[in-house]
Amino acid sequence: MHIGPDIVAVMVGVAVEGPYSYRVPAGMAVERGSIVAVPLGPRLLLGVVWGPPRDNIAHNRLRDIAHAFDVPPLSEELLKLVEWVARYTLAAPGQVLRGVLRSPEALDAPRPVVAYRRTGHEPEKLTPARLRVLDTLMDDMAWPRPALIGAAGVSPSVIEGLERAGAVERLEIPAPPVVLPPDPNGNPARLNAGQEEALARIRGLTVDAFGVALLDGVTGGGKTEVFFEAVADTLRAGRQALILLPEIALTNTFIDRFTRRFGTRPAEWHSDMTPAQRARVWRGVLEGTVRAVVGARSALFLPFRELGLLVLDEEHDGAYKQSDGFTYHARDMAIVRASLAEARVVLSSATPSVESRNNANQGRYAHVRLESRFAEAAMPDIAAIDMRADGPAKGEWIAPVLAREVFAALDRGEQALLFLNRRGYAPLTLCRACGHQYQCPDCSAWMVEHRFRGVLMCHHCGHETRTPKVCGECGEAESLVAVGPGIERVAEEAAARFPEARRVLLSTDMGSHAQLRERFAEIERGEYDLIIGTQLVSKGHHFEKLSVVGVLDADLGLAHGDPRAAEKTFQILTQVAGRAGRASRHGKAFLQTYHPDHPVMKAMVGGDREAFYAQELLAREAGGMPPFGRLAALIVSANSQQAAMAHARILLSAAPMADGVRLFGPADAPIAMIRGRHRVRLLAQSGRDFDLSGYVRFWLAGAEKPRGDLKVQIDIDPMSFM
DNA sequence: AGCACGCCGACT
DNA sequence: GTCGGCGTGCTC
Repeated sequence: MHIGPDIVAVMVGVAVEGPYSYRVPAGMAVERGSIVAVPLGPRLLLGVVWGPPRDNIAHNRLRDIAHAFDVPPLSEELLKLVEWVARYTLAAPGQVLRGVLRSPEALDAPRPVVAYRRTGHEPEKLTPARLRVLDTLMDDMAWPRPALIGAAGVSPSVIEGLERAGAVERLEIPAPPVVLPPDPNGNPARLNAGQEEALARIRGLTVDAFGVALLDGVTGGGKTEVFFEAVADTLRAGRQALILLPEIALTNTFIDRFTRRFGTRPAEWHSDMTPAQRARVWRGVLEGTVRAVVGARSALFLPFRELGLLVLDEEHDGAYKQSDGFTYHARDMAIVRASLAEARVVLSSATPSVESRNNANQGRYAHVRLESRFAEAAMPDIAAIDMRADGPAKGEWIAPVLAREVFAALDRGEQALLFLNRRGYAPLTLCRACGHQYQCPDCSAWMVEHRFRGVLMCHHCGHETRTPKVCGECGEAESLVAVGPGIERVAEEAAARFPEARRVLLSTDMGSHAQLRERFAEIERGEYDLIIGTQLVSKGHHFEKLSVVGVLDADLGLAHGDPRAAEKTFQILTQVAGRAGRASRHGKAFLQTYHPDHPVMKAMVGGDREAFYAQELLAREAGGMPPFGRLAALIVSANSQQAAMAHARILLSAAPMADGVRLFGPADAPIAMIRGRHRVRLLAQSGRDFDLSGYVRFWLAGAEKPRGDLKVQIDIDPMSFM
């Protein structure tokens, strides 16, 4: 297909406002969606043909498309997604397109595989190594070089010797697909009645039409088996499936489960992959040889052409909202993509986001509850420990009640978990002599002591100094004290209290992904009795022998004036407590709190999540907060607080009047300085049915542009107020 | 995103 | 007097 006459609009992968026009040279055929290389200034860049030219650029300025790649065009649905996301998040479309064209290597012709085959000639010299090679090749098949080396147990030079002797011949065979097609009929799990019913409801969404199901059920209730069957349906219908996970790097177990169900590994997409691996997956997705992908957030922008199902596992997880050059929420954009692709979405969670619960309540999503027969076993008994009355002695962090329960679990030969969502040894270092508090020079944050590494560290910018011996302010020796607990300090206390227990400390500071994976494997094999960890331990792993969980500071997430504080706290407490709910053990979880009467704590202790959602929805509605209202944040930053504040005031005064929009600020952001940049925040709030993104777009278009070191970041639907 | 063009401080 | 600092603006 050829769009005539011979000028087309090409979206280039740079942050420009819109597509540029290019000439299509004679003999080149392109259509909307074609991936091309175009000259821009002195460089050659990747771009995508967007359609007929939009602007009227002088013909003598037009340049030729340099090259059209021999791959299928991007789907109409994906092009529309790029435009939609750019418009909504106020990013340049070219910048969003960069998220699609993430694997330039994928566009090169795939490299053929070098293989060897027997010729039938006997070599003059027949060494044992040569014999092993020829034995391996007895089947007269062409063996890929690495496979042959492995199977025969020889070095490459043996094969080269045989080639020179004419005993084997070298061939080039096309590269095999990056993964084998998953078999929808592989090994389906036997579903229980509740799972069958849940699956039936998901199947009730029309295939080939947009629809969203919220799969809402306790951890361990079997949600994965249910959405795997929805994936199987999609594959049978000849469409592609995408499963998004929040933190794929640490989830071997998920890949293993997929492999068992579908008889082959899924294609993966995440940041730990090499460019070559990415290229093969990206191209396979575009060409349709890859039918199912398990990936992180950015997999949302893979070039599927037949996408039929998107699954978001742990849909409530904050990792879905991040900045990959532009700031987007993968859950919300997944729903946009599905509606453009006429595909189905399954949102899966034990603790759904308040947004998704509301959409389910309103009937916009099918609310598929998975009430497991084992539901009671799946959540432990939860008790609050009132820190005001039953707290630990000064300088300790583990309350006596909790310590007794940990001892009891260890006595029974079971595992216990101590959870504190705070890295390092102590969040604050203070001089007793002069009162000096160690602060990051570039951020408005305390320096966190990491005692094992002997450093003070800023968690916002990574700034580090050796832990001082004398006060840097007054010079007093032996006067510095660690204030408050971090996970390392808890580990220290645990070592003193439970010296017999085999202990392991887990936080992102404790090693590489590979090392952490190894720790988790050791825990699952039962090599530790006492696990001490941060948020890391709350995600996706199940520890068979774990029966007691202690949350040392259940209030931690409630501290900030964040609109989602209660929701986030409820989610993490439920997840952590749920670690103790496995198998037939009498799991118990303890929440150390100064606010045992807080609605979140009451809902946890009462096991009444419905009460939590009901109360939280009421509170959000009363405050006009999402999902009943919309928010957009503008963070103005500069090297000086005055400059940031002055520009924020200019922006505020340029804000158009609009019914139903309320503006707040400017005010210093909760973290007023990061990396030496002062941050001032403006907040816009509107009703649910107002196009707040459009309002901000209009606002900024008419406002003074930031110059010099000023920068304005826009966050539509902010998830936190940092 | 790069890269070139432009106007103000320390040097052969 | 120049070399170069990076702030600003352009690329079909």
